[in-house]
Amino acid sequence: MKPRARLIDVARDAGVSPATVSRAVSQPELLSAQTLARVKASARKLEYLPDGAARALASGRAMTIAALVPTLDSAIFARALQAMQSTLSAAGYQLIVSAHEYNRLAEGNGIRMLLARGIDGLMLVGADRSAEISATLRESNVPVVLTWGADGMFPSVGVDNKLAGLLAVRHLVSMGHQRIGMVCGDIAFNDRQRGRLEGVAAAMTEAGLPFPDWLVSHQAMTVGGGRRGCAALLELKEPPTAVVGGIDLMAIGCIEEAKSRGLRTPEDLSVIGIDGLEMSAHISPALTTVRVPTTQIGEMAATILLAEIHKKPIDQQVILPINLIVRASVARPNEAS
Amino acid sequence: MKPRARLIDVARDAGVSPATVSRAVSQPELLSAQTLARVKASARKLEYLPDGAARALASGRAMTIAALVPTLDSAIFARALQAMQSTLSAAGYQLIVSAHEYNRLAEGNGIRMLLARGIDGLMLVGADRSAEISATLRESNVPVVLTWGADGMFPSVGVDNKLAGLLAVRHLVSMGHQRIGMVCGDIAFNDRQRGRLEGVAAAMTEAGLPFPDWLVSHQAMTVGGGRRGCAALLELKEPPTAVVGGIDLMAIGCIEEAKSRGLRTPEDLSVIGIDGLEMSAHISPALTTVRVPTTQIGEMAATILLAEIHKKPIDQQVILPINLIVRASVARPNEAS
DNA sequence: TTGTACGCGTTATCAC
DNA sequence: GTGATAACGCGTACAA
Repeated sequence: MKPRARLIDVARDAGVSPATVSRAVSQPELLSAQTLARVKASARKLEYLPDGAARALASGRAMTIAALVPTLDSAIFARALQAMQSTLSAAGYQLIVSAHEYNRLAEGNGIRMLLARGIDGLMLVGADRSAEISATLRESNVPVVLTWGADGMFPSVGVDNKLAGLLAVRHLVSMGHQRIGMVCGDIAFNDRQRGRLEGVAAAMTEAGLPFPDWLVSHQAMTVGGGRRGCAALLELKEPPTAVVGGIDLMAIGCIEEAKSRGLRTPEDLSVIGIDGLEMSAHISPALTTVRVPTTQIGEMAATILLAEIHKKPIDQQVILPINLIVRASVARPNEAS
Repeated sequence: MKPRARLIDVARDAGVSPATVSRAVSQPELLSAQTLARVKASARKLEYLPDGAARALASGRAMTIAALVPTLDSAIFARALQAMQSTLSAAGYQLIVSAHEYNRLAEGNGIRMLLARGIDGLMLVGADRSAEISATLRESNVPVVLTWGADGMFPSVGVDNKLAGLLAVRHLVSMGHQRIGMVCGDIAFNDRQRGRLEGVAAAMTEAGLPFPDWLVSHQAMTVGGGRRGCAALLELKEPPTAVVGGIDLMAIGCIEEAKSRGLRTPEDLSVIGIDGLEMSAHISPALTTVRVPTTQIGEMAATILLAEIHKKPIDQQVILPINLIVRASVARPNEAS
């Protein structure tokens, strides 16, 4: 219950001024080895810990960066956040996380809360938000980085989601598929899924193949959602011979659903995902997928934010490469369509 | 670039004192409807946002809670954190996350950093830390909650990990298995895995079955680790007929490894996990597992912390129930052992 | 190299 | 119900 030692207590104990103690913490190189040692000794003796709030108030830097993602309960965001956290931590920054559950309004509120709180940087997912929020963001002068998508305004690091869909379908087409379905997440407030869907549609057009609405099933972005979506597609009069999962998790769900219906993958139904989760390589059949460098996105997001904070030059729009990983879940269709 | 409006600016604009504006934000019920309206109007007009650092300094409350977990890149912790975040957010608190990568020293440093930063509460995983850190924690007077494990000192919410291992093996034994192996995570700084391993050993003893060291393979806590561990066990002269995964992810790896070796699960090798991931129900064969209420742990952790902060009475040691979920990955062994 | 003195934006304690 | 004012603990020009 004894009150924490403050900077001034250390100063008294060491027989120096408060300013000197402050320097010992923030700019030790400015002090003589002697005094530095004396101050450090006192600090240790008194178990001195600088007060974060006071530092933030006096310096204007909270040493805190926030990430506002759709949900933490996702292998993708969790991995990116892990990478961010680790990069930030090395630079002495803390990471505040918040989730909006794919709700646009909740994201807006979250942003306002974080801004009020006082943060030195903000990571957001996608670029799908109102002009009003974007304006608020810009006026706040808080460094921002967009991930997985871009809007041309804020610095960003992501991938070409449309290309991802394109690559997936091109692969299926090259294997001879003509009736291709997609199990996709909700696209209302998710420009990543929207982009991937667009890419799928574009690739179908490119191949001169039809791609009617009913070949797309929108579902929750989980294994369960994938199963339901796949079920819906398989119950069509003319079910697809191949299906694209909007994310690997949904693709895995498709494989499971097919299996539960006595269909083999890839013989009876080819499945391809987009993400490249670790586990996708280990399920059976191993999932063919378009790999998105999730960890790198997280690292880069942190790096960009740090650079913005330090007014260093940065690449405004980083587009990371994605690549098709051919494994075992796609084969030629076994019947003419 | 215009500087943010401060409390005093609003006060001037509304023709009231700073104190009144402060009240309008924190205790609106103390103001007359009139002035409250006037102040709110000015605040909106000037786009006033209270400064978090200043509030924290003046009030002593940072409205921030920290969670220090082994890694964010884990379905388990990610889910618990999501639940925490959501509960805290509803109470107006922000969540800072940090990871120590299963490194005891890193955890100690992390704790110190967070304490210095100024937090109103701290969530930790397990109870496996030095007396020194525990003392620091206690002296700091910051509310703490331990998750997944308990140490009798701090409030905690978790499960009986030993019981989890016990339940898993009892099930295997009841199905007739006698040579049972385990693929387990590193136990050096992980009392959850240690507890589960103990439970497994205890159940074997209870059944009068041998459980030599070489029936346990310690591996990374991933699908890949599960595969490697399973491979090691299967290459034994007398391989087990059933294997327990320290976490579901590793159990899934075991199934995959068996499959890749032409062994069927559960006919040739039974596999059981501990965790109860969503995806475990969807893989094939569906994984029999001991379910741990991850989301509930996160919610409870937040609730307990909030109660501690508000000096409300709490349950010191909450042990959540776990239960065996029988699915398709365990069967009777097909050969006498 | 070190000390002085003020400011950071709010909350909280008294008065009125 | 509202106002004045002293903290809160530290950073940082500026001076020495």
